[in-house]
Amino acid sequence: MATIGDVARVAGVSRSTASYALSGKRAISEDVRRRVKDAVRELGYTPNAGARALATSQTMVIGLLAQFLEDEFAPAMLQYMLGVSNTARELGYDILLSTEADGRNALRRMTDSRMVDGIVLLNVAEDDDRLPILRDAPQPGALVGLPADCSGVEVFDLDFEEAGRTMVEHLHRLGHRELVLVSQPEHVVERGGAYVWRLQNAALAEARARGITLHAVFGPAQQPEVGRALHGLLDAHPDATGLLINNEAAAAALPTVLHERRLTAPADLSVVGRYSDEFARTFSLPYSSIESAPDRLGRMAVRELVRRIEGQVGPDEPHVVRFVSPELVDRGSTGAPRGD
Amino acid sequence: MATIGDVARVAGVSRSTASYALSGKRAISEDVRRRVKDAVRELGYTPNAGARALATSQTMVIGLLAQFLEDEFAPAMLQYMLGVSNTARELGYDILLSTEADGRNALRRMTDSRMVDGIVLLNVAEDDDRLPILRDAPQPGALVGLPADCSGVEVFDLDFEEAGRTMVEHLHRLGHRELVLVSQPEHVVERGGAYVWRLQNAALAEARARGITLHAVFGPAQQPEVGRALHGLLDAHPDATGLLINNEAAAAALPTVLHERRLTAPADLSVVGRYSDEFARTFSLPYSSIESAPDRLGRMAVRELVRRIEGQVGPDEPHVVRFVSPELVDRGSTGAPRGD
DNA sequence: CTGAAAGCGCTTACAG
DNA sequence: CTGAAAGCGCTTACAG
Repeated sequence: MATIGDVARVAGVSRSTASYALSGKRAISEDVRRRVKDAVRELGYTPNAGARALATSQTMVIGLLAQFLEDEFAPAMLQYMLGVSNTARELGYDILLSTEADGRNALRRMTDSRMVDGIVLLNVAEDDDRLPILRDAPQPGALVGLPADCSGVEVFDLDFEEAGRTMVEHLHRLGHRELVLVSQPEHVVERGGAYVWRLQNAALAEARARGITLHAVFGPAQQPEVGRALHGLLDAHPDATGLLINNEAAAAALPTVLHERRLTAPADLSVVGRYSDEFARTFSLPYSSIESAPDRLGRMAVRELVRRIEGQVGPDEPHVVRFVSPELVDRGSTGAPRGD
Repeated sequence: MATIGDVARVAGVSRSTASYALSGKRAISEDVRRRVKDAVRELGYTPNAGARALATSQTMVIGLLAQFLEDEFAPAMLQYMLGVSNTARELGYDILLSTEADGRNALRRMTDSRMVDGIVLLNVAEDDDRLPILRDAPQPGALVGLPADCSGVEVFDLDFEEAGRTMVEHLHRLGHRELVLVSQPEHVVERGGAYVWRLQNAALAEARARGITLHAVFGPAQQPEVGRALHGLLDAHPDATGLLINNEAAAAALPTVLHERRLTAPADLSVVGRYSDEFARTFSLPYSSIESAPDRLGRMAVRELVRRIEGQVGPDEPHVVRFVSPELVDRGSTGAPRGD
C-alpha cells in the first residue's frame, strides 16, 4: 500500500510538502500541488487512518452504544441507530458499533484505547450505569434518553410529559371521558425506563385536571401475552372509548386484537399511539400517533457531539438538555366517542 | 492518558520489557511481571488502539456494510447485524458500521485507510457492485448472500432452492394440490436479489415434478399495497389451499388480511413463510416457516472471516461457499386442505 | 513556498 | 531474562 513517502518521492517533494499539499494547511505552489495530486492518483494513495489518528489524536470515529434489552422492541432501536450513523457519515465520521449486553465494558474499551472521538449512548436509563464511565472519559458524550443526572453530557429526548398531556388533551377535546393507557412492561420502568413514568404521570395529571378517567396499566412486551392483555383490558373497561398506547409491541398487536373483537377505529374506539412514523409504516399501523422522531433525535445527538469534538463549543460551556416536542401524526384513528 | 512509557517508568523497566510483560510474548521474571501489572493498575493504562494498529498492522476491527434498500424489510436486516456484531465481539473484534446507501464508498474508505482487518457484506446482490472493490482490497471479505461470482470471498447463505422445495413438498404431502407463492417485489429481483428467483424456481420445479399447481407472484413490500395484493391473490385463486410467503412485509400483513376474510390457518388455508424465528416473535406471526437463520449466518461469516484474518487458513486455500439447510419451524399453520 | 526533523504510542527484531 | 533502537505512517512546529 502506498504511503505519503511514496507520494512524496513520485511527486519529487518532501513528505511534509506532500502532506501539506493534501491538507491545504499551508500555501503550496500550483505546480507542486498538481504533481502531488497526480502522484496520489497514480499510486491510489489513501492516508492510513491509524497513523493519522496517532499523529493528530483524532480518529474521526464515533462510538455508538446500542443496547438490546430483553422485552424492548428491537426494531425501534434500529431507527435511532440509522439516524446516528447517517448523520455521522455526513459530518465525516465513521461509527464504531457496540451491541454488547455489557455496555460498560464496551464503553471503557472504546474510550480508554482512544478508538473514538466521542460517544453516543442509546436507550439511556434513569440511573444508567454507563454514565459514570462516560463522565470520566476524555471524550465527550451525547445521550438519547433522559437520565436522572445530566451533568457532563449532552442529552436529547422526546418530551414524554408533553406527549402524555397531548394524547389526553386530544381525546378529551373530541369528547372522550374514559380512557385506557397501555405502557411498557413494569420491569422496563424498574430497569430505569423513566420515560414510561414521565408519559404516564403527565397523562394521569392531565386527565385529573380535565376531570376525566384514565386507567393506566403496564402491558407485556411479548407475543402472545400482549394480545391477551389487550383483550383483558378492553373486557375490564367496557365503557372506555379511547386507547392510548405507549408500548410498541401492543401497538403492533392491536390490529389483530381489534379484528378479533370486530372493532373499528375510530368508530368503536379511538386510538393514539406513541411511536415513529417509520415504525408505523413498517408495521402497517393505521393509528394516529405521537411521532417519537428517532432519526431526528439521533441527528441532534450527533450534531451536538461533533460540535463538542471539534471544539466549536468550549469545554466550559454548559451542556445541552434538549427535548423534542411531540407531534401528533393524524392517521384518522380518533374521532368522537361511540354513542355520541 | 498513561502510555506504555509511563508504565515502564513506574515499574522501573524499559518500554520493551513493559510491552512484553503485557503481551507475554517472551519470558519475564515473576518480579518484573508483577511490577508492570501493578503499574498498569495504578495508572489505569490501556494501550492506544491506533498506535498498536500502526505497529502491528492489525486493527482488531471488522467492517460491517449493511444496506437498507428501499422496499426491503429493515427489521430483518437487524438480526444479521446482531449476529455479526456479537460474534465479532466474542472473538475480540469491534465493528465499524456503515449504513451508507453507497456501499462502494464506505467499503473503499474502510479498506484503503486500513481501518479494518476484514469486511462483512450484508444483503449481497447477484451482481453486487461492492464485490470488485472487495476483491481488490488487501483485507479478506465474507458475504451473507450469494453473488453470481463467488471468487475471492467467503460466502454464506440460506439454501433457498432447498427452501422452495421443502415448502412445496411439505404442503403436497399434506394433500394440497393448488398453491400460491408470494415473493418479494420484482424490482428487488431486478436489483439483484437472486434468492427470490432461487426459491421461486425451485418451488415451481418441485410443483411440476409432483404434478401440482403453483401460482407464483411478486408481491409489494409496502403497506397498504401488500395487504391489497394478498386480497387480490386470494380472490384470484379461490381453489388454492396453501399459501407460501417469501416476503416479510406480506407475512406481517397476513394476519390482518386473513381476519378480514374470516379465514383461519390451517382450517381454511395452510400457510408457510420464510423468515427468522426472531422475526416471527417480533411480529407475532403464527405461521410455520422456513427459518432463515440470520444470526447463524452472521456468526458463520464472522468466524470464517476471522480465521482468514488470523491466518489460520492460508491465502491460497480455497474460499468457502456454504449453504445453511432450511429448517421448517412448525407453528401449526399447516394441515390437510379444506374439504378433505 | 519548501524541507529536515521530531513526535504521536505502540511492537519487535537485535544485542547482550 | 532485559534494554536500546528502529520502525509503523502520519502531522506539524521549526528553519530557511
